This record gives sequence, structure tokens and C-alpha cells, in this order.
Amino acid sequence: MMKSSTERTQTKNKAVLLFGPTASGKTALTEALFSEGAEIVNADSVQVYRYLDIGSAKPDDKLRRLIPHHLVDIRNPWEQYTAGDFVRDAELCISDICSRGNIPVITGGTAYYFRQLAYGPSSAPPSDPVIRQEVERDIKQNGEDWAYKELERVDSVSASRINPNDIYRVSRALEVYRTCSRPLSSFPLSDTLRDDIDFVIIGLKRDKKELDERIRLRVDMMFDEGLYDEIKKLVRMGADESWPGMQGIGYREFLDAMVSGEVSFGIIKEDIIRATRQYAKRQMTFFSSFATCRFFHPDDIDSIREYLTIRDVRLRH
RNA sequence: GCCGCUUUAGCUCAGUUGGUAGAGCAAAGGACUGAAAAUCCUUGUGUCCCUGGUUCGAUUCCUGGAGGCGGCA
Repeated sequence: MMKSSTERTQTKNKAVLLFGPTASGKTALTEALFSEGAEIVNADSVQVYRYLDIGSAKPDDKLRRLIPHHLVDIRNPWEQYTAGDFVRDAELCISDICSRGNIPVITGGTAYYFRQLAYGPSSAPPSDPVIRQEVERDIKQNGEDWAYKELERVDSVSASRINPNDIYRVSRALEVYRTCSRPLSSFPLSDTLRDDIDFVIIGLKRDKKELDERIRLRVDMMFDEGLYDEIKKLVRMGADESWPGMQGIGYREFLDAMVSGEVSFGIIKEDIIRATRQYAKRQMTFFSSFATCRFFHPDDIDSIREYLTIRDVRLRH
């Protein structure tokens, strides 16, 4: 049932945030719960890339025909997609979907994207590729100690928050300062949920043993489905570790193996399984630390449905 | 059968000129200001293969044994 336009402008848009670590069973749950009256907005930083299908466990064509999926296959794997891009795109998707009278369901495993969307994005300037390269070059020339000293000089607040070994964050903070002559720490950071969208936040959680087993099975399946062929195709396209998409687990392990010479499939597979488990753990740590959310077991569909009803998420049937 | 090397953390291996030990990886926990499947932080873990001897004291030196690897037969 469509809301009248006056009603719509007065009511906040509602969106479901469905977070789950890798292999928790988001896809199956999505199909069971949101086949009618909902549209999916992808919050997975690898599924945005075209050609990375098997390794990123993209939803298959059947599901994508059943439920509209947004923000999947929107970049080439050599292009950079960022958390800021995601927030902007997701906001647009949410208002479009709501205007159609459907419920947006933001689902994926990139906890950082959820955080940026739910708390409001950072107001710091986006990365400038030229400046990023300059910073990288300077660090290579002068060393990481120099970089941290430089950061202490221009932004002591950020320096005190960032570990000197965390060169990734040290260089980002330096980059921000060079971009706008303002320290990164001067840009405010929200610690409460934004209030212009009504978020219903659901987290999926499984026992470690259960999740480990599912990860193993899923990586096995990826190999059976032709992960290696997918990699070969990408390499033929010119893929290497400089492509943002190739940072994904399942891709980087193959590239590493190709660089270091002969490595067996068995070893690559174990590397991928281990990396996936470590990632799943980081996902849970991050998500649990910021989200005021209800956790459910992914098989407990009835409880999730009940909770959606309580939170007034109205799905058509 | 003989000769040589080897046995230390879950794994790969350092080390102690004799005073009961430490790296990497794994594991567990944590951080996260437009790269986040990224990046980083913290923390254990031990019959130092067994046996006897020398010694105040042996994982370390010596005797004998067991397992592993290599060579010669």
C-alpha cells in the first residue's frame, strides 16, 4: 500500500540494516524474508566490483531477478570505491526505494560502511589520488618514522590516536592535512545514530564452530564453482595487486601464490579459509562495538520476522 | 648393520660459554574519522624426547635408549 505524498514527506524513511559476517547465511535469509516489498542495497566492499563473482560470493542471478539488488557490479575492479561513495549511493537508494513504497534492506559484511551510513559520514575531505601518491612517495623516501613525526607536528591529536606502525592511518591523516591544511582530528565525528532515517538494525551471529565449518564449506564450493578460472580471466584482463578489487580474500592469495611461484591449490585454499575466519572475527568485533542492534541466529527466521513487525517494518505479501 | 645430523610452544625454528627459555606463524581479545575482505594493537601457551651420570644446580656436558632425516652397506 502506497503512502500519500504528504504523509511521506512527514514520515522519516525507514531502512533495515542487516549485518552478518562472511558465510553467516545472509543470502538465504534475504530470500526467505524479503522476497516481497523490499529491495536490497549491497554493503559489501568487494561485491561492488564487476567480474569478482565467485570469490566475493555475490548473490546469484536467480535471487537478483527475484529481489532488486543495488550497488552490486557498479565499478570495475581497477577503480576505487570508498566508504564515502557508499554512503552517498546508499542514501540515494534509500530514498528511491522508499518513494516506490518498498523497504530498503542494506545488507552485507562491511561493518565500516554500516558505521559511516548509520552515524553519518565523516566530513573530512575525500582522498585525492595525486596527494595520496605524493604522501606515499615521501614516506618511501624519508621512512615511516619521519611520517609519524610529521603527523605529530601537524596534527598531534590524530598522532596520539594512531599507532606509529599503522602507516595506513598515518598516511591518510597526512593526506587530509595536505589536502585542506586542516588536521583530520578537527573534523567532528558523530557517536550517535543519525536521526533523518529510521534504522532497524539487525545483526546475525553464529557460534564460532558453526561459522568456521560454514566458511570451510563455502571456500570448497568456490573452488568447485571455478574460482581459479575467475582469477585467470582477471589476470588476462591485467589484474594485479594494485587493483582495489584484488585486495579481496580469495583473490590476493592467488596473486601472492603466482608471485612466489609454485604453490599448491591445497595451500592456497587453507590460506583463504584462515584469512576468511580472521576477517569474520574482525567483522564481529567492529560491528558489535558500534551498533545498538538486536542479534539473531540466521536460522531463527520467525524471531526476525516478529522483530520486524514490532519495529513496524511492513512488507507486502 | 655402520656413520653423520636432528628431537625445544598448536606449526616452523632460534637459544641458554650449566642458573628451568623466545621469534615468526597460528590462536584468543581489541582498535577503526571518505583505501576497511584494508591497516594496526595487546596477550598466553612449554615434562626443552626418555634414561642414568658429572654438578650445589642439566633443557644445555657425558653414557645408554627411542623417534625422524641423510649417507654407506
